[in-house]
Amino acid sequence: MPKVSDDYKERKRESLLESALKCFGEKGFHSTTMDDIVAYSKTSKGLIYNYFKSKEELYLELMQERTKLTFERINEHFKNCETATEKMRELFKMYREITLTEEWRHLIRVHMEFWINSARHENLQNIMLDRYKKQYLQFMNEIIEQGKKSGEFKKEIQAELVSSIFWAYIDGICLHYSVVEEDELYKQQFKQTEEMIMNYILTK
Amino acid sequence: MPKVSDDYKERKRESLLESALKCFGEKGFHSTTMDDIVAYSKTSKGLIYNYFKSKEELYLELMQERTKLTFERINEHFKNCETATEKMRELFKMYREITLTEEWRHLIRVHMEFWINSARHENLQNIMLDRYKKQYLQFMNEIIEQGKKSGEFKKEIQAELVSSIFWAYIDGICLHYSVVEEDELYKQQFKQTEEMIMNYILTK
Amino acid sequence: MPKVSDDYKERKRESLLESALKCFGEKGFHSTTMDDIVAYSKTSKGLIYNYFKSKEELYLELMQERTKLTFERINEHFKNCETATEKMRELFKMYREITLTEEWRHLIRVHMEFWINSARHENLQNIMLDRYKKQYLQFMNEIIEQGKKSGEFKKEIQAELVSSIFWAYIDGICLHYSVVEEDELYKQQFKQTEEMIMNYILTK
Amino acid sequence: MPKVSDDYKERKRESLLESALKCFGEKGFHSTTMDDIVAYSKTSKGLIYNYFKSKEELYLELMQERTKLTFERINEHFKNCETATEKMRELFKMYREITLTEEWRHLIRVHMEFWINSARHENLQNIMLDRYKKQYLQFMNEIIEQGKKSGEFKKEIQAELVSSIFWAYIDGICLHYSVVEEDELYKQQFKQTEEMIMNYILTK
DNA sequence: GATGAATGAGACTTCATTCAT
DNA sequence: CATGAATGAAGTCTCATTCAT
Repeated sequence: MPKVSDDYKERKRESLLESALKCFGEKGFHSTTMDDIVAYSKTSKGLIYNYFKSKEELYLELMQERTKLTFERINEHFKNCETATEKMRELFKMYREITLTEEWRHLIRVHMEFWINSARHENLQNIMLDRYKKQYLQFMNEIIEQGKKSGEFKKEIQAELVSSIFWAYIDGICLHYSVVEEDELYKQQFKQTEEMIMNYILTK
Repeated sequence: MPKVSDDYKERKRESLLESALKCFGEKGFHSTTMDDIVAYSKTSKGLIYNYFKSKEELYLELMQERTKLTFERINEHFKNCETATEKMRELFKMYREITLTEEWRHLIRVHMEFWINSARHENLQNIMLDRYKKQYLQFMNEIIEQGKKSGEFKKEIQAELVSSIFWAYIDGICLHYSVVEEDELYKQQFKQTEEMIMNYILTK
Repeated sequence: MPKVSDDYKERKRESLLESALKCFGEKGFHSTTMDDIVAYSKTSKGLIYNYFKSKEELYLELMQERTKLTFERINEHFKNCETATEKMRELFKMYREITLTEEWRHLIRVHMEFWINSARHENLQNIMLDRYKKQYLQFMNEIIEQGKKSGEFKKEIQAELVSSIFWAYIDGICLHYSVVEEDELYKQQFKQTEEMIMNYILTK
Repeated sequence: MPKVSDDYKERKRESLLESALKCFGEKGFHSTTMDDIVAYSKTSKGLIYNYFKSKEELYLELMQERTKLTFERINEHFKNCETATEKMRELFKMYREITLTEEWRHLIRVHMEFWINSARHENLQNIMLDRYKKQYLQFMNEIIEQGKKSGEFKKEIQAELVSSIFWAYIDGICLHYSVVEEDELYKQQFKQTEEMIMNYILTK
């Protein structure tokens, strides 16, 4: 666990995680070797084991970091959002405005791969489900409930259902466009998804 | 004599593919060893190489087989469907009625994993994209166009956009429920997705 | 051992040996698989084991056959040779007139490879040395002795020494030109070797 | 620290090459396994791949090393030789005085085997031919030309022809005595070869 | 702390040989 | 007899992890 007391160590750790992400993005978790990460991060094989006790753990910590960053980024964007509607619109906007770079595609694949891998290891699965429910779903739930309370959203919608629909669509679209390279279609699809969902939840 | 009927060989091949699917489903492609497949299929290590020249090729042929089966199954269900609306409804019904067994989850993971892996190997990516566009998108396109022609669906909708939305949502939902074990939510989510999409395309 | 009684079997055996020779020539003994030979001879894997009980044995029998053929060929050429000098000259002529085809190079390599391999297996080594001494050396010895007796060759030369020099030079040159593709140099070298050796043994 | 001196690594490399040579000598290239080499060199299976990226490459580098050593040894012997005649005599002496140990026989077989194997792989063949022509032939050519210039050797002899004859005879004799265990005959044969060749080139 | 040489289990693949048909 | 599917031992090579310096 990062000790902020030692700034140097923390920066080293970040740098290792970043290198790992880069490598996993390019070759996938299994095909990435510790040597790849070492080469990319310009450190030594031994050092990496001072920070993470195994490749598995490095993977897990990386993904935890990424989730944290995702929400930090979202919250950053939410600074000027008050209403639930504003938040929803801003969220869609964030995704809609993504440019489909090779780097982005790599990132998505790492996430998706992790999601699938996690399903195969009981301990990982629990971590993942917990994260999904406590963070992703919960996050969206709160927005929905806020919207329901304020009268922006229909009273009769089930927050949980909408939340899970939201993330499923997001992931479905990202999954597709992590392979398909069609920027324009991606944007239209997101626009359409936004309309469908907003239409479904807004009180007229 | 071991000069054996084509039928016998075909059945052997199927059995190997099935074993591979089982193993890939349980442990993922990379973590599955040829020994796993051999053990599962109760043959010998050498034999598998009489049928497939590498683990890679086995993987590819397996996925090709699965795609073929998917469409065979869909077409089977479509036997009594005339109108585009019937077809769309039937398609949703097929997915909606799936029971989320462990086996199904394995299957989905294999598909998703393949989709992601394929993105990392140029030759596989071409095969995948081709399959996606020529089969999945094309298949849906035809239904949409039929519906537009017959007046069932709105004239102004873009077939291609709807098709890609359709498959993205399907994949997104399947991806989620290949990890999340909540049958009820899955069904509701599918119902809702059906409404949204049908609402979007139906005239009136 | 070939039973001439069954002509068919004998021809089959020859065909297998020939195929083996072809394959060994192209890829070398170790890199040639039984499948290669089977493919080349258009028979079946099982059949080959009816004729030779192992790859080793096939190899050995092939080389035995080749030695036999070599001497048959030499004797064929010797039909009209009476004197020792004529025989020596004819022998040199045979080698000198060889055209350095790819096929010839293959053949030489097989022989050389066998010679080296044999040194590494006691039983083979005995067979090889026996063959070398009883056939190659003995053959040359007899010519030399004939020449000495008839006064063609110097009385003081040691037949055994000349014989072993003769075959060493032959093998050395063949070895080189099984790799080096220079027809002209080969011929000159043989001419020169002939002169040196004849000069050494002829009585003026 | 295992960050180790270049010298250490070089010695390790030499030791691996030496082990490989020993094993190739005993069993031949194809029959030698990496495990054999590892066992002989008392290291671990993985380590060898830190130094050579494949068995093939190890082989090639070994042979390159050996050629280098051969010429270093020859040049060592040449320190006190001025005239072309002295050099030729010294060269013959070197070969003549070799004692036909089992080790020497192994060494020769490795060289001969490599020569033959190389003929079967285009890239190796080019390396071999280049080495043969640029080093072996060239080396001898220079001596001959020196001798012609100084008047020791006949003006009319073709340096290239003599050179290739020289090496062919050397190789032929070595090849034979890598199998035939007759020290005495070997020496006589070399003596005789020396006389023949010197007789051929010396200006009386 | 940092380094990277060393380890060795285990992966994929090949192939001589067998044997049921 | 002939066939070629089946076998499995054994080969090459990889790579996460350790540890002496």
